[in-house]
Amino acid sequence: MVVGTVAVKNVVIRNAQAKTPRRAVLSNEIYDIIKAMILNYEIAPGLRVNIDSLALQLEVSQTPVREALARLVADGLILKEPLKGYKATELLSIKEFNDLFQFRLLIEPWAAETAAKLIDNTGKTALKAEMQSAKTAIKFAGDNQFEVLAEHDSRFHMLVSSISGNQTIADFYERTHCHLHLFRLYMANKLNRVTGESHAEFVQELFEQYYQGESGQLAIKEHDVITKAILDKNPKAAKAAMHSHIESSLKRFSLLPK
Amino acid sequence: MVVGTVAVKNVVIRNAQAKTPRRAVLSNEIYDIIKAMILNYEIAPGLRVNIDSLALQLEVSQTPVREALARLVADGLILKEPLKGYKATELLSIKEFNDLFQFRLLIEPWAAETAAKLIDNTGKTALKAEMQSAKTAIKFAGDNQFEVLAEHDSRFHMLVSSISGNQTIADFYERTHCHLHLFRLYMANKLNRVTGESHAEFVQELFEQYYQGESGQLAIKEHDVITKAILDKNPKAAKAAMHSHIESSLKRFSLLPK
DNA sequence: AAATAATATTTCGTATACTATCTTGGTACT
DNA sequence: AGTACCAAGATAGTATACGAAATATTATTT
Repeated sequence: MVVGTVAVKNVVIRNAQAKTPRRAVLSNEIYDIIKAMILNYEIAPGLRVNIDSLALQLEVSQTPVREALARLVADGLILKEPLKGYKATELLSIKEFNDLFQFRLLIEPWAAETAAKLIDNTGKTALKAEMQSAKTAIKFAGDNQFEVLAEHDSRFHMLVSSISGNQTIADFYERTHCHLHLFRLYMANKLNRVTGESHAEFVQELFEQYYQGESGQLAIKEHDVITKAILDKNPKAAKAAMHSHIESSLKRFSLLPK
Repeated sequence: MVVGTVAVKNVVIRNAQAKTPRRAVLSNEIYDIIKAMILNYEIAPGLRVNIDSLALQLEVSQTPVREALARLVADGLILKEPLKGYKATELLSIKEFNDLFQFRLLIEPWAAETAAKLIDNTGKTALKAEMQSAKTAIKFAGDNQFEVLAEHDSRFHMLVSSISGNQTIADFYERTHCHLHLFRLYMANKLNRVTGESHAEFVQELFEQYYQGESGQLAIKEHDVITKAILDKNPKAAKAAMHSHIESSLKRFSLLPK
Protein backbone atom coordinates (compact mmCIF):
# COMPACT_ATOMS: atom_id res chain seq x y z
CA MET A 1 0.00 0.00 0.00
CA VAL A 2 2.54 2.56 1.10
CA VAL A 3 6.08 2.82 -0.17
CA GLY A 4 8.56 1.21 2.16
CA THR A 5 10.65 4.18 3.11
CA VAL A 6 7.69 6.39 3.77
CA ALA A 7 6.08 3.78 5.92
CA VAL A 8 9.23 3.35 7.95
CA LYS A 9 9.48 7.07 8.47
CA ASN A 10 5.95 7.20 9.75
CA VAL A 11 6.50 4.37 12.11
CA VAL A 12 9.57 6.01 13.54
CA ILE A 13 7.83 9.29 14.06
CA ARG A 14 4.61 7.95 15.44
CA ASN A 15 6.17 5.21 17.50
CA ALA A 16 6.86 7.61 20.30
CA GLN A 17 3.14 7.74 21.07
CA ALA A 18 1.21 5.16 19.10
CA LYS A 19 2.21 1.99 17.35
CA THR A 20 -1.05 1.78 15.47
CA PRO A 21 -0.80 1.79 11.67
CA ARG A 22 -1.25 4.98 9.74
CA ARG A 23 -4.76 6.27 9.37
CA ALA A 24 -6.26 7.74 6.23
CA VAL A 25 -7.94 10.95 7.30
CA LEU A 26 -7.42 11.38 10.96
CA SER A 27 -9.89 14.17 11.60
CA ASN A 28 -12.72 12.13 10.12
CA GLU A 29 -11.79 9.22 12.28
CA ILE A 30 -11.64 11.42 15.35
CA TYR A 31 -15.04 12.80 14.47
CA ASP A 32 -16.49 9.31 14.33
CA ILE A 33 -14.80 8.34 17.58
CA ILE A 34 -16.04 11.35 19.52
CA LYS A 35 -19.50 10.96 18.07
CA ALA A 36 -19.51 7.33 19.12
CA MET A 37 -18.35 8.35 22.59
CA ILE A 38 -21.29 10.70 22.90
CA LEU A 39 -23.72 8.17 21.50
CA ASN A 40 -22.38 5.50 23.82
CA TYR A 41 -22.82 7.78 26.78
CA GLU A 42 -19.10 7.78 27.52
CA ILE A 43 -19.44 11.53 27.25
CA ALA A 44 -22.66 12.19 29.10
CA PRO A 45 -24.93 15.10 28.13
CA GLY A 46 -23.96 18.35 29.80
CA LEU A 47 -20.46 17.13 30.52
CA ARG A 48 -17.56 19.38 29.68
CA VAL A 49 -15.17 18.27 26.99
CA ASN A 50 -11.75 19.80 26.90
CA ILE A 51 -9.63 19.54 23.86
CA ASP A 52 -6.36 18.86 25.59
CA SER A 53 -7.40 15.78 27.46
CA LEU A 54 -9.36 14.48 24.49
CA ALA A 55 -6.34 14.87 22.24
CA LEU A 56 -4.19 13.20 24.86
CA GLN A 57 -6.63 10.36 25.32
CA LEU A 58 -6.95 9.72 21.60
CA GLU A 59 -3.21 10.17 21.09
CA VAL A 60 -3.53 12.79 18.39
CA SER A 61 -2.85 16.49 18.19
CA GLN A 62 -5.41 19.15 18.97
CA THR A 63 -6.07 20.10 15.38
CA PRO A 64 -8.12 17.07 14.34
CA VAL A 65 -9.97 17.25 17.64
CA ARG A 66 -10.86 20.87 16.98
CA GLU A 67 -12.11 20.06 13.52
CA ALA A 68 -14.18 17.16 14.81
CA LEU A 69 -15.69 19.28 17.57
CA ALA A 70 -16.58 22.05 15.13
CA ARG A 71 -18.49 19.52 13.06
CA LEU A 72 -20.20 18.10 16.12
CA VAL A 73 -21.29 21.59 17.11
CA ALA A 74 -22.94 21.91 13.73
CA ASP A 75 -24.57 18.52 14.30
CA GLY A 76 -26.01 19.80 17.53
CA LEU A 77 -24.25 17.17 19.61
CA ILE A 78 -21.72 19.55 21.13
CA LEU A 79 -22.27 23.02 22.47
CA LYS A 80 -19.53 25.62 22.24
CA GLU A 81 -19.26 28.40 24.77
CA PRO A 82 -16.70 30.93 23.57
CA LEU A 83 -13.58 31.08 25.71
CA LYS A 84 -15.16 28.67 28.14
CA GLY A 85 -15.06 25.40 26.34
CA TYR A 86 -17.05 22.67 24.70
CA LYS A 87 -19.65 20.50 26.36
CA ALA A 88 -21.96 17.75 25.25
CA THR A 89 -25.42 19.14 24.57
CA GLU A 90 -28.09 18.61 27.12
CA LEU A 91 -30.71 16.04 26.34
CA LEU A 92 -33.83 16.91 24.47
CA SER A 93 -36.43 18.49 26.69
CA ILE A 94 -39.92 17.05 26.57
CA LYS A 95 -40.93 19.87 24.27
CA GLU A 96 -38.00 19.36 21.93
CA PHE A 97 -38.74 15.67 21.93
CA ASN A 98 -42.33 16.26 20.91
CA ASP A 99 -41.18 18.77 18.31
CA LEU A 100 -38.91 16.16 16.85
CA PHE A 101 -41.71 13.64 16.62
CA GLN A 102 -43.95 16.21 15.03
CA PHE A 103 -41.25 16.73 12.46
CA ARG A 104 -41.03 13.02 11.82
CA LEU A 105 -44.80 12.84 11.44
CA LEU A 106 -44.57 15.41 8.68
CA ILE A 107 -41.67 13.81 6.86
CA GLU A 108 -41.66 10.07 7.24
CA PRO A 109 -45.20 9.17 6.19
CA TRP A 110 -44.53 11.02 2.97
CA ALA A 111 -41.22 9.18 2.64
CA ALA A 112 -42.93 5.81 3.09
CA GLU A 113 -45.62 6.78 0.61
CA THR A 114 -43.10 7.84 -1.97
CA ALA A 115 -40.91 4.82 -1.33
CA ALA A 116 -43.89 2.61 -2.11
CA LYS A 117 -44.33 4.44 -5.38
CA LEU A 118 -40.74 4.40 -6.49
CA ILE A 119 -39.16 1.29 -5.03
CA ASP A 120 -37.12 -0.86 -7.41
CA ASN A 121 -35.61 -4.29 -7.04
CA THR A 122 -32.49 -3.03 -5.34
CA GLY A 123 -34.60 -1.28 -2.76
CA LYS A 124 -36.79 -4.31 -2.26
CA THR A 125 -33.77 -6.50 -1.66
CA ALA A 126 -32.31 -4.04 0.81
CA LEU A 127 -35.55 -3.69 2.70
CA LYS A 128 -36.09 -7.43 2.94
CA ALA A 129 -32.49 -7.94 4.00
CA GLU A 130 -32.76 -5.33 6.73
CA MET A 131 -35.90 -6.85 8.20
CA GLN A 132 -34.50 -10.35 7.99
CA SER A 133 -31.14 -9.53 9.52
CA ALA A 134 -32.81 -7.55 12.29
CA LYS A 135 -34.97 -10.49 13.25
CA THR A 136 -32.13 -12.96 13.35
CA ALA A 137 -29.80 -10.50 15.07
CA ILE A 138 -32.30 -10.00 17.85
CA LYS A 139 -32.57 -13.71 18.46
CA PHE A 140 -28.86 -14.02 19.11
CA ALA A 141 -28.32 -10.62 20.66
CA GLY A 142 -28.58 -11.76 24.27
CA ASP A 143 -28.08 -8.77 26.53
CA ASN A 144 -27.66 -6.46 23.60
CA GLN A 145 -31.21 -6.70 22.37
CA PHE A 146 -31.90 -3.07 23.11
CA GLU A 147 -28.87 -1.84 21.21
CA VAL A 148 -29.47 -4.18 18.30
CA LEU A 149 -33.07 -3.11 18.00
CA ALA A 150 -32.23 0.57 18.30
CA GLU A 151 -29.69 0.25 15.52
CA HIS A 152 -32.13 -1.59 13.33
CA ASP A 153 -34.69 1.11 13.95
CA SER A 154 -32.26 3.78 12.78
CA ARG A 155 -31.29 1.82 9.71
CA PHE A 156 -34.86 1.00 8.80
CA HIS A 157 -36.12 4.55 8.89
CA MET A 158 -33.01 5.72 7.09
CA LEU A 159 -33.55 3.11 4.43
CA VAL A 160 -37.15 4.10 3.81
CA SER A 161 -36.09 7.74 3.57
CA SER A 162 -33.44 6.94 1.02
CA ILE A 163 -35.72 4.71 -1.04
CA SER A 164 -38.06 7.67 -1.30
CA GLY A 165 -35.34 9.16 -3.47
CA ASN A 166 -35.35 12.53 -1.76
CA GLN A 167 -31.80 13.02 -0.54
CA THR A 168 -32.69 16.23 1.25
CA ILE A 169 -35.15 14.38 3.42
CA ALA A 170 -32.81 11.47 3.99
CA ASP A 171 -30.12 13.90 5.12
CA PHE A 172 -32.46 15.59 7.53
CA TYR A 173 -33.52 12.31 9.01
CA GLU A 174 -29.89 11.43 9.51
CA ARG A 175 -29.47 14.49 11.69
CA THR A 176 -32.37 13.63 13.92
CA HIS A 177 -31.77 10.00 14.67
CA CYS A 178 -28.70 10.53 16.84
CA HIS A 179 -30.75 12.71 19.15
CA LEU A 180 -33.38 10.04 19.36
CA HIS A 181 -30.68 7.57 20.14
CA LEU A 182 -29.43 9.74 22.99
CA PHE A 183 -32.92 10.08 24.34
CA ARG A 184 -33.34 6.34 24.39
CA LEU A 185 -30.07 5.95 26.24
CA TYR A 186 -31.11 8.63 28.65
CA MET A 187 -34.20 6.64 29.42
CA ALA A 188 -32.07 3.57 29.97
CA ASN A 189 -29.91 5.58 32.32
CA LYS A 190 -32.84 7.00 34.25
CA LEU A 191 -34.21 3.55 34.71
CA ASN A 192 -30.80 2.43 35.80
CA ARG A 193 -30.50 5.03 38.50
CA VAL A 194 -34.01 4.42 39.76
CA THR A 195 -33.62 0.73 40.29
CA GLY A 196 -29.89 0.51 40.97
CA GLU A 197 -29.32 -2.63 38.96
CA SER A 198 -26.42 -3.23 36.60
CA HIS A 199 -26.44 -1.50 33.25
CA ALA A 200 -27.06 -4.61 31.19
CA GLU A 201 -30.01 -5.58 33.33
CA PHE A 202 -31.57 -2.17 33.02
CA VAL A 203 -31.05 -1.97 29.35
CA GLN A 204 -32.72 -5.33 29.12
CA GLU A 205 -35.59 -4.11 31.22
CA LEU A 206 -35.90 -1.01 29.13
CA PHE A 207 -35.93 -3.09 26.03
CA GLU A 208 -38.83 -5.09 27.34
CA GLN A 209 -40.78 -2.05 28.32
CA TYR A 210 -40.06 -0.10 25.22
CA TYR A 211 -39.91 -2.51 22.39
CA GLN A 212 -41.95 -5.45 23.45
CA GLY A 213 -44.61 -3.57 25.30
CA GLU A 214 -47.78 -5.49 25.91
CA SER A 215 -47.73 -7.44 22.69
CA GLY A 216 -44.07 -8.25 22.16
CA GLN A 217 -41.68 -6.79 19.59
CA LEU A 218 -44.15 -4.15 18.65
CA ALA A 219 -41.70 -2.03 16.71
CA ILE A 220 -40.58 -4.92 14.53
CA LYS A 221 -44.15 -5.84 13.82
CA GLU A 222 -44.96 -2.30 12.81
CA HIS A 223 -41.89 -2.22 10.62
CA ASP A 224 -43.17 -5.38 9.01
CA VAL A 225 -46.47 -3.74 8.18
CA ILE A 226 -44.71 -0.75 6.63
CA THR A 227 -42.33 -3.01 4.73
CA LYS A 228 -45.16 -5.07 3.33
CA ALA A 229 -47.02 -2.00 2.12
CA ILE A 230 -43.91 -0.65 0.43
CA LEU A 231 -43.07 -3.96 -1.19
CA ASP A 232 -46.67 -4.23 -2.40
CA LYS A 233 -46.28 -0.77 -3.91
CA ASN A 234 -49.22 0.43 -1.90
CA PRO A 235 -48.45 4.09 -1.17
CA LYS A 236 -51.54 4.85 0.85
CA ALA A 237 -51.07 1.89 3.15
CA ALA A 238 -47.38 2.66 3.56
CA LYS A 239 -48.14 6.24 4.52
CA ALA A 240 -50.77 5.23 7.04
CA ALA A 241 -48.60 2.49 8.50
CA MET A 242 -45.66 4.84 8.98
CA HIS A 243 -47.87 7.45 10.55
CA SER A 244 -49.34 5.09 13.09
CA HIS A 245 -45.93 3.57 13.76
CA ILE A 246 -44.43 6.92 14.70
CA GLU A 247 -47.43 7.79 16.82
CA SER A 248 -47.31 4.54 18.70
CA SER A 249 -43.56 4.91 19.04
CA LEU A 250 -44.16 8.24 20.72
CA LYS A 251 -46.71 6.61 23.00
CA ARG A 252 -44.25 3.89 23.95
CA PHE A 253 -41.73 6.57 24.89
CA SER A 254 -44.23 8.24 27.13
CA LEU A 255 -44.68 4.95 28.98
CA LEU A 256 -41.07 5.10 30.05
CA PRO A 257 -40.09 6.55 33.44
CA LYS A 258 -39.90 10.32 33.43
CA MET B 1 9.25 30.03 1.89
CA VAL B 2 7.22 32.89 0.52
CA VAL B 3 4.34 31.84 2.67
CA GLY B 4 6.51 31.93 5.72
CA THR B 5 7.75 35.46 5.32
CA VAL B 6 4.34 36.84 4.51
CA ALA B 7 2.85 35.09 7.48
CA VAL B 8 5.50 36.55 9.74
CA LYS B 9 4.85 39.98 8.31
CA ASN B 10 1.16 39.59 9.08
CA VAL B 11 1.89 38.64 12.62
CA VAL B 12 4.05 41.66 13.09
CA ILE B 13 1.45 43.91 11.58
CA ARG B 14 -1.37 42.47 13.61
CA ASN B 15 0.57 42.57 16.82
CA ALA B 16 1.48 46.17 16.28
CA GLN B 17 -2.01 47.43 15.62
CA ALA B 18 -4.32 44.85 17.15
CA LYS B 19 -3.78 45.80 20.76
CA THR B 20 -6.96 47.83 21.12
CA PRO B 21 -9.81 46.08 19.28
CA ARG B 22 -9.63 42.57 20.57
CA ARG B 23 -11.81 40.30 18.45
CA ALA B 24 -14.11 37.85 20.13
CA VAL B 25 -13.49 34.31 18.90
CA LEU B 26 -11.77 34.73 15.61
CA SER B 27 -12.97 31.44 14.20
CA ASN B 28 -16.61 32.50 14.48
CA GLU B 29 -15.84 35.68 12.66
CA ILE B 30 -13.99 33.78 9.97
CA TYR B 31 -16.93 31.43 9.65
CA ASP B 32 -19.29 34.33 9.06
CA ILE B 33 -16.91 35.93 6.59
CA ILE B 34 -16.43 32.79 4.51
CA LYS B 35 -20.14 32.06 4.59
CA ALA B 36 -20.86 35.55 3.38
CA MET B 37 -18.26 35.13 0.65
CA ILE B 38 -20.05 32.02 -0.57
CA LEU B 39 -23.48 33.60 -0.31
CA ASN B 40 -22.25 36.69 -2.14
CA TYR B 41 -20.86 34.56 -4.91
CA GLU B 42 -17.30 35.72 -4.23
CA ILE B 43 -16.57 32.04 -3.86
CA ALA B 44 -18.51 30.55 -6.72
CA PRO B 45 -20.00 27.05 -6.48
CA GLY B 46 -17.56 24.34 -7.46
CA LEU B 47 -14.57 26.57 -6.92
CA ARG B 48 -11.69 25.19 -4.95
CA VAL B 49 -10.92 26.78 -1.64
CA ASN B 50 -7.53 26.29 -0.16
CA ILE B 51 -6.78 27.03 3.42
CA ASP B 52 -3.46 28.71 2.87
CA SER B 53 -4.62 31.43 0.54
CA LEU B 54 -7.78 32.00 2.52
CA ALA B 55 -5.79 32.39 5.71
CA LEU B 56 -3.43 34.73 3.91
CA GLN B 57 -6.26 36.74 2.44
CA LEU B 58 -8.05 37.12 5.75
CA GLU B 59 -4.76 37.72 7.56
CA VAL B 60 -5.25 34.98 10.08
CA SER B 61 -3.62 31.63 10.66
CA GLN B 62 -4.87 28.36 9.28
CA THR B 63 -6.46 27.14 12.48
CA PRO B 64 -9.55 29.38 12.56
CA VAL B 65 -9.97 28.85 8.83
CA ARG B 66 -9.95 25.11 9.33
CA GLU B 67 -12.57 25.32 12.04
CA ALA B 68 -14.76 27.56 9.93
CA LEU B 69 -14.47 25.23 6.95
CA ALA B 70 -15.34 22.21 9.07
CA ARG B 71 -18.53 23.94 10.14
CA LEU B 72 -19.35 24.95 6.59
CA VAL B 73 -18.90 21.36 5.51
CA ALA B 74 -21.50 20.37 8.07
CA ASP B 75 -23.74 23.13 6.71
CA GLY B 76 -23.42 21.65 3.26
CA LEU B 77 -21.92 24.79 1.80
CA ILE B 78 -18.42 23.37 1.48
CA LEU B 79 -17.41 19.97 0.27
CA LYS B 80 -14.35 18.25 1.60
CA GLU B 81 -12.52 15.79 -0.58
CA PRO B 82 -9.97 13.96 1.53
CA LEU B 83 -6.41 14.63 0.47
CA LYS B 84 -7.65 16.80 -2.35
CA GLY B 85 -9.04 19.84 -0.65
CA TYR B 86 -12.09 21.89 0.06
CA LYS B 87 -14.39 23.32 -2.55
CA ALA B 88 -17.63 25.23 -2.54
CA THR B 89 -20.52 22.85 -3.10
CA GLU B 90 -21.99 22.68 -6.54
CA LEU B 91 -25.34 24.29 -7.01
CA LEU B 92 -28.46 22.32 -6.45
CA SER B 93 -29.30 20.13 -9.41
CA ILE B 94 -32.81 20.33 -10.75
CA LYS B 95 -33.62 17.18 -8.85
CA GLU B 96 -32.18 18.47 -5.60
CA PHE B 97 -34.02 21.69 -6.11
CA ASN B 98 -37.30 19.87 -6.54
CA ASP B 99 -36.47 17.71 -3.53
CA LEU B 100 -35.94 20.82 -1.49
CA PHE B 101 -39.28 22.26 -2.53
CA GLN B 102 -40.97 18.97 -1.77
CA PHE B 103 -39.45 19.19 1.66
CA ARG B 104 -40.74 22.72 2.09
CA LEU B 105 -44.20 21.62 0.97
CA LEU B 106 -44.21 19.07 3.76
CA ILE B 107 -42.96 21.41 6.45
CA GLU B 108 -44.05 24.95 5.86
CA PRO B 109 -47.79 24.56 5.36
CA TRP B 110 -47.84 22.81 8.72
CA ALA B 111 -45.74 25.61 10.19
CA ALA B 112 -48.16 28.24 8.88
CA GLU B 113 -51.12 26.27 10.17
CA THR B 114 -49.60 25.93 13.61
CA ALA B 115 -48.46 29.54 13.66
CA ALA B 116 -52.08 30.56 13.06
CA LYS B 117 -53.12 28.46 16.03
CA LEU B 118 -50.48 29.61 18.44
CA ILE B 119 -49.60 33.17 17.50
CA ASP B 120 -49.50 35.68 20.33
CA ASN B 121 -49.22 39.45 20.36
CA THR B 122 -45.44 39.40 20.09
CA GLY B 123 -45.68 37.25 17.01
CA LYS B 124 -48.38 39.40 15.50
CA THR B 125 -46.29 42.51 15.98
CA ALA B 126 -43.22 40.86 14.47
CA LEU B 127 -45.16 39.59 11.47
CA LYS B 128 -46.80 42.95 10.79
CA ALA B 129 -43.47 44.71 11.19
CA GLU B 130 -41.75 42.36 8.75
CA MET B 131 -44.37 42.85 6.07
CA GLN B 132 -44.44 46.58 6.58
CA SER B 133 -40.68 47.06 6.52
CA ALA B 134 -40.37 44.83 3.48
CA LYS B 135 -42.85 46.92 1.54
CA THR B 136 -41.20 50.21 2.39
CA ALA B 137 -37.70 48.80 1.88
CA ILE B 138 -38.62 47.69 -1.62
CA LYS B 139 -39.85 51.12 -2.53
CA PHE B 140 -36.53 52.69 -1.68
CA ALA B 141 -34.32 49.79 -2.65
CA GLY B 142 -33.50 51.04 -6.13
CA ASP B 143 -31.18 48.57 -7.81
CA ASN B 144 -31.17 46.30 -4.80
CA GLN B 145 -34.79 45.27 -5.09
CA PHE B 146 -33.88 41.69 -5.79
CA GLU B 147 -31.61 41.40 -2.77
CA VAL B 148 -34.03 43.19 -0.50
CA LEU B 149 -36.87 40.98 -1.56
CA ALA B 150 -34.81 37.81 -1.26
CA GLU B 151 -33.81 38.76 2.26
CA HIS B 152 -37.37 39.53 3.18
CA ASP B 153 -38.43 36.18 1.79
CA SER B 154 -35.91 34.40 3.99
CA ARG B 155 -36.92 36.32 7.07
CA PHE B 156 -40.63 35.86 6.45
CA HIS B 157 -40.48 32.10 6.13
CA MET B 158 -38.12 31.91 9.07
CA LEU B 159 -40.49 33.99 11.13
CA VAL B 160 -43.48 31.81 10.35
CA SER B 161 -41.46 28.73 11.24
CA SER B 162 -40.43 30.18 14.57
CA ILE B 163 -43.94 31.38 15.40
CA SER B 164 -45.06 27.81 14.94
CA GLY B 165 -43.06 27.16 18.09
CA ASN B 166 -41.27 24.12 16.74
CA GLN B 167 -37.60 24.92 17.05
CA THR B 168 -36.60 21.71 15.26
CA ILE B 169 -38.46 22.80 12.19
CA ALA B 170 -37.20 26.36 12.38
CA ASP B 171 -33.64 25.02 12.54
CA PHE B 172 -34.15 22.84 9.53
CA TYR B 173 -35.57 25.68 7.56
CA GLU B 174 -32.55 27.75 8.46
CA ARG B 175 -30.33 25.14 6.83
CA THR B 176 -32.25 25.16 3.59
CA HIS B 177 -32.62 28.84 2.92
CA CYS B 178 -28.96 29.50 2.18
CA HIS B 179 -29.11 26.93 -0.60
CA LEU B 180 -32.18 28.63 -2.00
CA HIS B 181 -30.33 31.89 -1.81
CA LEU B 182 -27.46 30.43 -3.80
CA PHE B 183 -29.85 29.10 -6.39
CA ARG B 184 -31.42 32.50 -6.81
CA LEU B 185 -28.00 34.04 -7.27
CA TYR B 186 -27.12 31.36 -9.76
CA MET B 187 -30.16 32.32 -11.78
CA ALA B 188 -29.10 35.94 -11.64
CA ASN B 189 -25.68 34.93 -12.83
CA LYS B 190 -26.96 32.79 -15.66
CA LEU B 191 -29.12 35.63 -16.81
CA ASN B 192 -26.12 37.87 -16.53
CA ARG B 193 -23.99 35.73 -18.78
CA VAL B 194 -26.73 35.28 -21.34
CA THR B 195 -27.40 38.93 -21.87
CA GLY B 196 -24.00 40.40 -21.06
CA GLU B 197 -25.32 43.35 -19.13
CA SER B 198 -23.92 44.63 -15.86
CA HIS B 199 -24.67 42.70 -12.71
CA ALA B 200 -27.04 45.25 -11.25
CA GLU B 201 -29.06 45.39 -14.44
CA PHE B 202 -29.40 41.65 -14.57
CA VAL B 203 -30.36 41.35 -11.00
CA GLN B 204 -32.98 43.97 -11.69
CA GLU B 205 -34.22 42.06 -14.67
CA LEU B 206 -34.28 38.86 -12.68
CA PHE B 207 -36.23 40.61 -10.02
CA GLU B 208 -38.85 41.62 -12.50
CA GLN B 209 -39.13 38.19 -13.96
CA TYR B 210 -39.07 36.35 -10.72
CA TYR B 211 -40.87 38.46 -8.22
CA GLN B 212 -43.18 40.64 -10.16
CA GLY B 213 -44.14 38.17 -12.81
CA GLU B 214 -47.27 38.99 -14.70
CA SER B 215 -49.15 40.57 -11.81
CA GLY B 216 -46.49 42.54 -9.96
CA GLN B 217 -44.95 41.76 -6.61
CA LEU B 218 -46.53 38.36 -6.55
CA ALA B 219 -44.45 37.03 -3.70
CA ILE B 220 -45.31 39.95 -1.44
CA LYS B 221 -48.95 39.57 -2.24
CA GLU B 222 -48.85 35.89 -1.39
CA HIS B 223 -47.04 36.67 1.82
CA ASP B 224 -49.82 39.10 2.58
CA VAL B 225 -52.43 36.41 2.18
CA ILE B 226 -50.51 34.08 4.49
CA THR B 227 -49.98 36.86 7.00
CA LYS B 228 -53.64 37.76 7.04
CA ALA B 229 -54.68 34.16 7.65
CA ILE B 230 -52.21 33.80 10.50
CA LEU B 231 -53.23 37.09 12.10
CA ASP B 232 -56.86 36.05 11.79
CA LYS B 233 -55.98 32.81 13.56
CA ASN B 234 -57.32 30.85 10.65
CA PRO B 235 -55.13 27.72 10.53
CA LYS B 236 -56.75 26.12 7.52
CA ALA B 237 -56.45 29.22 5.38
CA ALA B 238 -52.85 29.76 6.49
CA LYS B 239 -51.94 26.22 5.57
CA ALA B 240 -53.56 26.47 2.16
CA ALA B 241 -52.04 29.87 1.46
CA MET B 242 -48.54 28.68 2.34
CA HIS B 243 -48.96 25.59 0.21
CA SER B 244 -50.02 27.50 -2.85
CA HIS B 245 -47.33 30.12 -2.23
CA ILE B 246 -44.57 27.53 -2.29
CA GLU B 247 -46.02 25.87 -5.35
CA SER B 248 -46.28 29.11 -7.24
CA SER B 249 -42.80 30.04 -6.08
CA LEU B 250 -41.56 26.80 -7.62
CA LYS B 251 -43.39 27.68 -10.80
CA ARG B 252 -41.81 31.12 -10.91
CA PHE B 253 -38.41 29.51 -10.61
CA SER B 254 -39.10 27.27 -13.54
CA LEU B 255 -39.84 30.37 -15.62
CA LEU B 256 -36.28 31.51 -15.16
CA PRO B 257 -33.63 30.76 -17.78
CA LYS B 258 -32.19 27.27 -17.49
C1' DA C 1 6.01 12.28 -31.60
C1' DA C 2 3.80 10.14 -27.87
C1' DA C 3 3.81 7.86 -23.61
C1' DT C 4 5.71 6.89 -19.31
C1' DA C 5 8.52 7.74 -15.45
C1' DA C 6 10.77 10.74 -12.35
C1' DT C 7 11.10 15.01 -10.20
C1' DA C 8 9.36 19.31 -8.50
C1' DT C 9 5.74 22.06 -6.70
C1' DT C 10 1.65 22.77 -4.48
C1' DT C 11 -1.36 21.89 -0.78
C1' DC C 12 -3.36 19.13 2.65
C1' DG C 13 -2.76 17.01 7.32
C1' DT C 14 -0.47 16.96 11.82
C1' DA C 15 2.08 18.55 15.71
C1' DT C 16 3.76 21.87 18.85
C1' DA C 17 4.65 26.30 20.85
C1' DC C 18 2.79 30.52 22.56
C1' DT C 19 -0.62 33.98 24.20
C1' DA C 20 -4.90 35.60 26.13
C1' DT C 21 -8.65 34.49 28.86
C1' DC C 22 -11.18 32.11 32.40
C1' DT C 23 -11.54 29.65 36.76
C1' DT C 24 -9.87 28.56 41.25
C1' DG C 25 -8.42 29.11 45.77
C1' DG C 26 -6.59 31.94 49.13
C1' DT C 27 -5.90 36.09 51.70
C1' DA C 28 -6.89 40.59 53.22
C1' DC C 29 -10.02 44.01 54.33
C1' DT C 30 -14.54 45.73 55.62
C1' DA D 1 -17.73 36.32 59.20
C1' DG D 2 -18.60 37.61 54.66
C1' DT D 3 -17.14 39.77 50.56
C1' DA D 4 -13.91 41.37 47.35
C1' DC D 5 -9.73 41.23 45.10
C1' DC D 6 -5.51 39.10 43.52
C1' DA D 7 -2.57 35.48 41.98
C1' DA D 8 -1.67 31.09 40.07
C1' DG D 9 -3.00 27.28 37.44
C1' DA D 10 -5.79 25.55 33.68
C1' DT D 11 -7.77 25.90 29.25
C1' DA D 12 -9.29 27.90 24.94
C1' DG D 13 -7.61 30.33 20.97
C1' DT D 14 -3.96 31.34 17.68
C1' DA D 15 0.28 30.89 14.96
C1' DT D 16 3.63 28.32 12.54
C1' DA D 17 6.65 24.69 11.18
C1' DC D 18 7.14 20.24 9.27
C1' DG D 19 5.91 15.97 6.98
C1' DA D 20 3.13 13.49 3.44
C1' DA D 21 0.34 13.04 -0.61
C1' DA D 22 -1.41 14.40 -4.99
C1' DT D 23 -0.85 16.91 -9.15
C1' DA D 24 1.78 19.06 -12.71
C1' DT D 25 5.80 19.38 -15.43
C1' DT D 26 9.74 17.89 -17.68
C1' DA D 27 12.82 14.66 -19.56
C1' DT D 28 13.86 10.38 -21.46
C1' DT D 29 12.85 6.37 -23.96
C1' DT D 30 10.31 3.73 -27.29
